[in-house]
Amino acid sequence: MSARALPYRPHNHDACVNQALAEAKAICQQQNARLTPTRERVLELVWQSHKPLGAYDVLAKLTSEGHNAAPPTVYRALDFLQQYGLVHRIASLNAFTGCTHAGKHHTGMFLICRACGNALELTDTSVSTAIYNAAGAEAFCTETVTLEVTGLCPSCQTEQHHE
Amino acid sequence: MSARALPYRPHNHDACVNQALAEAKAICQQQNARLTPTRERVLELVWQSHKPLGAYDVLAKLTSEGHNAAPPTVYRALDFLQQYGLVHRIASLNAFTGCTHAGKHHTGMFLICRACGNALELTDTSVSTAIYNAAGAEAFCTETVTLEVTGLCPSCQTEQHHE
DNA sequence: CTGCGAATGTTATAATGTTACAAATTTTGC
DNA sequence: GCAAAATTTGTAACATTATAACATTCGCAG
Ligand SMILES: [Zn+2]
Ligand SMILES: [Zn+2]
Ligand SMILES: [Zn+2]
Ligand SMILES: [Zn+2]
Repeated sequence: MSARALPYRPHNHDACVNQALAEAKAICQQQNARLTPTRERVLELVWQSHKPLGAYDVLAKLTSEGHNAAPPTVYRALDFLQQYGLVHRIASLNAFTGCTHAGKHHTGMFLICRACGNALELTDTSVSTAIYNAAGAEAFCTETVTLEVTGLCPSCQTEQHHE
Repeated sequence: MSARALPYRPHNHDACVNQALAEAKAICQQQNARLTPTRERVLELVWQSHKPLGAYDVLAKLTSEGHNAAPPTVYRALDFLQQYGLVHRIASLNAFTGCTHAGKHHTGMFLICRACGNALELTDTSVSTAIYNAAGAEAFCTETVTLEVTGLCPSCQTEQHHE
C-alpha cells in the first residue's frame, strides 16, 4: 500500500518496525512457522535501525537484556529469519538487515552508504532481468543473486563539502 | 583480442595463467608498483584454478612450498593485488579470484557454480547501466558494485539427472 | 656506505561463524 | 491427559577469516 519510508529520511521508525513485525507474524502463521520470542526479538533488533547489524551486535544486545544467549542462539534465529525471507544477509558487511519486501518474491538490491551506514533495499525489474539475461547468455542457471552497491546516499553527498 | 576461455570448458590453463601474469607485470610496471616475488606467487596461486581460493588456502600452498608465510603475508599480497585490479574478492565466498579484465575499467559480475565451484567473471553493460540507473533513481552515488550470482553452470546442469 | 621508505617477518589477537551434544519445550498420536 | 516424537534452545568448545602491532629486512637514492 504505502511506500516504505527511505532509511536516510527521517520517518516514524517505530511504525516501520511495527509494520515489519506484523508482516512477519502473518507470514509465519501462513507458513506454519514458529516465530518464537527469541526469533521475534532478534528480528526486532535487526529492524532497530536501517544500518545492517552484525550477528555479534545482536548477541551483545540480547546479552545486555539479560537473555542467556550464545552465538548459536543468534545464528539460528537469523537462519530462520532468512529462510522465511524476513531478513537478508549483506555479504560485503557480514551483517544482517530486515527485508523490506517480505512475502513478495524479489531480488534484493542494496544501496549501502559508506558514510552513514544505512542500507536501502530496492527491487528493480530491469536490473534483475538484465542479470538473469546476462547469466542466461552464458547458459548459466541463476539461483541466487547477491547485489550490493556501496557509495554515498543523498544525505551524505551534501555533507561532503565539509571536508 | 581472443576471448578468454570459459572456466568450465577445458582449455589450456597454463596459457591462461601466463597471460594473466604477463598482463599483471605490464600493469604494475606502468603504474610503478612493485610486483614482488611473494605478490606474484600469490597471484599465480589464485590463478591456479577458476575456483575462488580462500586466503588460508593460499597460505597453505605457500607454506607447503617452504615459504615462511603467515596470514598477514597473504592478506597484504591480496590487498596489493586488489588495489591494482588484479584479483577480486568474492564476498559471498570469502575468497579471491583472478580478474579476467585486468587493466580495463569494469564492473565484475560473477557467475559462481554451486556444484563445481568455478567462477566466471562477466562484464555486461546493460547490467551495469541498469544498476547505475536504479541507484541514481534514488539519488544514490554508486562507488562499488558487488554482484555475485550463484547457480549451476552449463556443465553441472547436465549432470543433475544423476540424482 | 648510509639513511629512508617500502616490504616482509613474527606474534598475538579480534571478529565471524560452526559443530556437537544435552536439556527443555512444543506438538502429535492415542 | 499422557507418552513418544519432533522442534527448539542451552552450552561448551572449536573452526575460519581477518587484523593489529612491532621488529626486521630489503631496495634504492644520495
Ligand atoms: Zn528483501
Ligand atoms: Zn548516508
Ligand atoms: Zn575483474
Ligand atoms: Zn559447474
